[in-house]
Amino acid sequence: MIDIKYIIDHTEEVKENCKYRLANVDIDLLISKYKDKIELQKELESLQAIKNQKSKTKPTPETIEEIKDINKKIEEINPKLISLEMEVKELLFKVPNLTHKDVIRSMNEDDNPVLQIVGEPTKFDFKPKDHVELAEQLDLIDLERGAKVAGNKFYYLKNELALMELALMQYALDTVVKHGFTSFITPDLAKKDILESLGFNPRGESAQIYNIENSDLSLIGTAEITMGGYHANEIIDEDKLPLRYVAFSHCFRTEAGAYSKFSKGIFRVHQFSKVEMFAYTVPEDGEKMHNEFLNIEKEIFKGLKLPFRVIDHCTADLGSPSIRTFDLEAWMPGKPKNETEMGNWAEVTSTSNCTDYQARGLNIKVKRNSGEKEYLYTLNGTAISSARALICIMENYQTKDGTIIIPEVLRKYMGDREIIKR
RNA sequence: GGAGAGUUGGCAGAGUGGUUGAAUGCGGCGGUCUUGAAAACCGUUAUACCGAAAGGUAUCAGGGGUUCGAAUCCCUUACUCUCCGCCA
Repeated sequence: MIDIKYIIDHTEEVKENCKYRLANVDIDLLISKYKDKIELQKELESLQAIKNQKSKTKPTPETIEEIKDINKKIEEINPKLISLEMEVKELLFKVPNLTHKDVIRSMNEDDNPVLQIVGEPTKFDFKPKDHVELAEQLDLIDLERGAKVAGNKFYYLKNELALMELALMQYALDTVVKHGFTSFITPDLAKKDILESLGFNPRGESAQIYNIENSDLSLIGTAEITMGGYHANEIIDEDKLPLRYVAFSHCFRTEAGAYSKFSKGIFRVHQFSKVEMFAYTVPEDGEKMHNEFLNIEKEIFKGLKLPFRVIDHCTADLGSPSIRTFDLEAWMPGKPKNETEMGNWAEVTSTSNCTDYQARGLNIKVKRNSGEKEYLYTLNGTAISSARALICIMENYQTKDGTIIIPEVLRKYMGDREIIKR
């Protein structure tokens, strides 16, 4: 969340920002509710002050009656205050983070600028297949039985593809750890209030999150949740920052909606594996870390020798906690570009600078060497995400005779296999 | 899953109904002493919110209750520990 005081002092700026980020929040209502809350709180506190004063020592029967009267008033005010607090919190959670100055202000999600293209779309001297067809011929994915056992959009990986998923995870983990990150395997579930503090709304209308019945737990959609929650309610010495973490987890997303030809096979699924980078920094180092994340993501995809481009989310396409988000979009020869043409760029990684938005919710501060405390910055970025990376490899590395070459960097994790064939 | 014990300030650890936001020790910070350091001694040392300030309110794991008054009594949830059971 952002600072309510900032909203009060910069109301117009915040409203403008909400508009470009397509966030539908009534800022005026938020401010007036907040002011009501403060007034009520003052009223309550002054009653409590009187009460505390009167009951400091053994009271006379008359004072006991007076205190009982005060208690009645307190009991009238209290529920009102609680409901106001909840309304304020609810509205505040809806206010997106501010926006980085270099981000394109646009209300159209398709206005994401392309910053860089690395490599070029793979060319074939035959008609390339999509990953669904390749998987079928090579017996690598079982979608039907995934659906039978767990439902639509679940899948079994088989044979070399099962090995390749783990190889990708290890490759990404190894690469990131070389940059001095601490490695983690995190819980795949997290408590509701952790999700909320990070800007995810587990029970909201557009929630992409599985909730566990009869508990306050949800399946995580990303290890960003567990790594952000890791230091919740902590104060971290300035000297210990930045903290660079890299975490393996499974990710679960409800992904409501039907398949289309644009999201075939395992492109959009309910469960996948991911290696995620997460950092805590002092505010002045946030942007530097964001670039570091982006560079590592590029390094990983360059290592896999996959063509990709870098895009910069415009305001309309920015997630609520982020001030700026870069995506890597890799080339997928089997992904339709439009009704007739094949081959398209598709999102494979995403890295965001969330400034103090998540830290405020999670109550994580940095203690400066001067003794001052302030909210620190959090950043996250995908190192590798299983399903999409697998699609990319299958489709880009396919050969004329229907086999798939295994990327060199993965071979050592796959028993030195070089090719997938039947 | 069963039985029991616990959760207090940065840490350790007192405190079982009334100036206790909380003794004491350690640690931290400032000072005295010293050429410097150590030791010793003196002082200081939680957080959030409201307020211009004085000050006020809340917080002794979370929530609820009893009471004029709760760190202290009751209920409940979470977590930790011990023993038993089960298990990869």
